[in-house]
Amino acid sequence: MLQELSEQEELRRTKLAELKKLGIDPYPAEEFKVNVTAQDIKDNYERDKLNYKDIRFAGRIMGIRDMGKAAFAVLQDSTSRMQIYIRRDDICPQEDDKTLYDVVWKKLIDIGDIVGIEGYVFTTKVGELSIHATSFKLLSKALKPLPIVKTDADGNAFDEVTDPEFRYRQRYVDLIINPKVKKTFEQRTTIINTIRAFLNDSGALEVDTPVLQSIPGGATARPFMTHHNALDIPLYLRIANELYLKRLIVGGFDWVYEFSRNFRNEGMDRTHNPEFTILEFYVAYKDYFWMMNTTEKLLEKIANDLHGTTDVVVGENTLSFAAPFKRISIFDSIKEHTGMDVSKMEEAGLREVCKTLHLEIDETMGKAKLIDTIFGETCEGKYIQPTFITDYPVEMSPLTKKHRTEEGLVERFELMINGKEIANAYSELNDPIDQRERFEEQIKLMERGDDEAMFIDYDFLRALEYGMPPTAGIGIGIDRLCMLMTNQPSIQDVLLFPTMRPENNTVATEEIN
RNA sequence: GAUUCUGUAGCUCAGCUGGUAGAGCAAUACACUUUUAAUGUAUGGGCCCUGGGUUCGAGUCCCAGCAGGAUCACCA
Repeated sequence: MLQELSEQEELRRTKLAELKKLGIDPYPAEEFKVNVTAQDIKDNYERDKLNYKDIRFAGRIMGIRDMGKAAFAVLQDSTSRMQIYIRRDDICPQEDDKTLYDVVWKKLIDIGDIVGIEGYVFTTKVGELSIHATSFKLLSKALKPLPIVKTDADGNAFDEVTDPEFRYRQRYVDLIINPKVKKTFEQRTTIINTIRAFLNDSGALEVDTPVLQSIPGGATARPFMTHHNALDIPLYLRIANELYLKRLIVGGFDWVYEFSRNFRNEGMDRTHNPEFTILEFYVAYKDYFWMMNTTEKLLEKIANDLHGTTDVVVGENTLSFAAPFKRISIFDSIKEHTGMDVSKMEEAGLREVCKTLHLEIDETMGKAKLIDTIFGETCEGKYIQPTFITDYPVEMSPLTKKHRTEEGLVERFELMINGKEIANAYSELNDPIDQRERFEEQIKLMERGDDEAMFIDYDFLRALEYGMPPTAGIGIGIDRLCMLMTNQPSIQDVLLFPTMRPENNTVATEEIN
């Protein structure tokens, strides 16, 4: 990567050389023992001042206010920011040599550098909690200038870096300069930890299943394809892990779960990234009613653990995650929003309805897809508060058990929140003969031109033939859940490194040649 | 994939109906030993995304490309 250096970058390299000339290692190897964090000081100093008389603190310099023979600087560690006060006569007690302050601190240290200090905590005249530094040590020299975002007393940010390309490509900088971004990702981890604790406390077993699959099953999507050289076979990155988790239920685990990184070779937008995370869990001897109850409890707990309340503000709306959530069947929902009862209709009737509603349809669409289109266009966006949509037509759910009383339906629900699908769950189909027929239906759909139909996994059928207990299963979109819980409008803001087209100047063509 | 908007200093942005670049922050120099968007004075810093075209002359107009955003389509 060959690139012209800017004026400021040239200058910092010069400073680096001068530091070395003074015998200062700009990248020292030895441990710098830290005994306090910024947040610790803020939380506990007033209560227990004696503990902050002899502290060692390290962080990145985010700002310097030079006052001549003394200076204030703002240091940022992993927890927060803390002002430090540094005086020439403390740093350089001997009368004849003020190099360390006048040259090293004032000339050779920049915003963005990482330093460690020793000192004591005090409060300034104007009341700001600070560390009075008695010594400092350079721990890492920054060669690129950091874009500085200044914030006033009211929290207004000035010159905030908002360019999405800059923020996503150089997330490390985004995290340094935008504290809110860091908070979002801490919240994401809190959400995942809450889910994991909830499941583990319930006796669930976390498992790992293959990411590389020879049959990309369990969902309908275009997979990423790769090739295994030693076996000389094509392999696919998984689009779902459902069929593997069900094999484990056959194997005798009663409750398994996995945070599954899935890969789908499809479009990207505000709610889609080529790789994304779905939590799936499967529980033996349960049905989809039990799963609705459990899902409500889980989401209520996530909101509470994260915000201390079940009310979560998302954009213009305040969502209530207090259980129970509203439940309505897909046919009742369509009736409610269009006034039409499509529950008894055949394909021709559904096509008429679509025409009346001015919905775009084509010849390859079967009964299920038509119903899905009607629901998607007229109902889905209306469900702002968490709502379970239940009892889907059998044709659009090839892995779901037939409804216990309703002909032509399956025991399935989707959880809609803020107009988007967040979770999808079934009473799992465990009848191996029925499952085989459903797969064969999918083949027919494929032949009709539906490029989204499922592949058949014969080993999965074999597993079912050994007997799978009645099971309830669910998939919850973790990225979308995080978007809701952290009030982020784009999936890229809840993924640390969202997929992007590579920058051409960072591709190592020199190495390839 | 389609439509549309954006791309100017390290960062945030100005730049009119075409006349060879501006501000704030950051940087450099000097002053200042409790400041806080520190302050004051001075200074430096630009393949104006890339390549074509129109024109005496293009940051500005036209075409193509690259990158990103938004909307739509597909999908979770």
